[in-house]
Amino acid sequence: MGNMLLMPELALPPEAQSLADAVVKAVRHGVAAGELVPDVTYSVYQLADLLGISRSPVREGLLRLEEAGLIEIRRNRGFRVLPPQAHDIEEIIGIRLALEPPAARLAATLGTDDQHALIGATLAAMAAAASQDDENSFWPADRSLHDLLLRTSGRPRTATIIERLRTTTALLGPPTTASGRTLAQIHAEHEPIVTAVLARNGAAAEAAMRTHLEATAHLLVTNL
Amino acid sequence: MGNMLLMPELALPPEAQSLADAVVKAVRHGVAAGELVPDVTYSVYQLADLLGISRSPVREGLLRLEEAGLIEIRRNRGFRVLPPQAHDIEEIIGIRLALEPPAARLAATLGTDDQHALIGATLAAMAAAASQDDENSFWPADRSLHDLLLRTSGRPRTATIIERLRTTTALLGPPTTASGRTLAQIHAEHEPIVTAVLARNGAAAEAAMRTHLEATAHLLVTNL
DNA sequence: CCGGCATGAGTAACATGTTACCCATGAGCG
DNA sequence: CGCTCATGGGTAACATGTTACTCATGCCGG
Repeated sequence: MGNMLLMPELALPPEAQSLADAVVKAVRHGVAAGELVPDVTYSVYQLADLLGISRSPVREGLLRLEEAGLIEIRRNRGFRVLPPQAHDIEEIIGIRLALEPPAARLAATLGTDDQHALIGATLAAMAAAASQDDENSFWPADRSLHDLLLRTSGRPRTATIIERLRTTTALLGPPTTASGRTLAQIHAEHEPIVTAVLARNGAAAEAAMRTHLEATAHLLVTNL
Repeated sequence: MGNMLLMPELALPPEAQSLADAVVKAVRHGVAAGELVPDVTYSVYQLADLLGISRSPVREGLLRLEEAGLIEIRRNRGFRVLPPQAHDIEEIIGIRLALEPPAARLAATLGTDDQHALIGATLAAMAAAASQDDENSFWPADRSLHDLLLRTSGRPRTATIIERLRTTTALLGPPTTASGRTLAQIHAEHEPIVTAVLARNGAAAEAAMRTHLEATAHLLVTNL
């Protein structure tokens, strides 16, 4: 039980506002970096020791991760990482295709001018990050843009759902440039969406969002 | 802070398999029964005392409820109940309409015979409960049926999402018979869905599910 | 050689102790 | 009379102690 030989440098991201939050990020990073591998049983004790904090926030973070489907907690045994399967990716894309295009339509028709301005600004931020090939700025902006569109459509719960699903797909390793698109190309896919939204053209916004997601789906599936 | 005058009998449901789980159920029941009201700040200490357990499972349960959007936790202040708004109901129905009909189609086309048999059995359970006007059996069966259809479609994540959303709407008080439909009527709405699924007729299953959800939506909205 | 069973290590779940924080209150000053 | 700010109560968040469970291991009888 619990060989625990490796499991190198797991660090606490200092930007988290609670330790439980930090644990979530640390574990996600650890999985993405291959430091935490599937089929090995870890324990709350180990992780707490490793991170230099107590078991309470570790447990809280793990419970959240379990709900997100990233890990499985086995009573009195420990927890294991459950890597997302190809099948999961397809399901997630399916959900996003069902929810985001209609929301884009609503964002176009019933968003306020202020909200539209914010959406435009976020697209500009994506453009700036893309021009500098700065992934650290680009992906958060991408995420914000989708989130903003969802919230502008008056659907906060949908936004939360999508945000959570995105978290899962992000574990496969960010859909980096290696996936086949440059940052500039991805930015270009978003532009028609935003243009349609700002023009309050609901149908066009919905179609553009669908096109974008389908392109993403194609990449994720082939790139698995 | 925390007048705490009333707040009568909150009991721990014994059928929960962890105390944190029991807390979730107790709070939901308390809200539905009007024992926990919005705009009053409660604390983990109070609730733990009241339930006769320690603060740890209470905290865990509250964190889950916060994630579900039922309560708001204010750091170092306590938590308040956030009752679902009419607007939330509309959003939830919208999500279900986007996700469940396509899933019903898939359940029809690619479910195994075993899965279909289970679905049929669940519908029979609904029928039995309806004939005896037994809400305590009926609603769980209704829930199971929707869940089974989702899982049969090969979409466990979608099933989890819907299950969680249903939990939220259930807080308004179960859509009781008072909502305008008898249990028999609700059962009757499900029958064409199951019939289509068992016949492996995807299009019909999708349409039937859509019809059912639209009827539900109409009731929930007018009955608010 | 094999299958039931005691045993013990390791753990999640729960209980309790501690800390640092937020904010309402009200006294003191302008 | 209004404004600032010290103060203290109450809290979430975190740390640590305790309990009861799960399961692998190995002994023993068949």
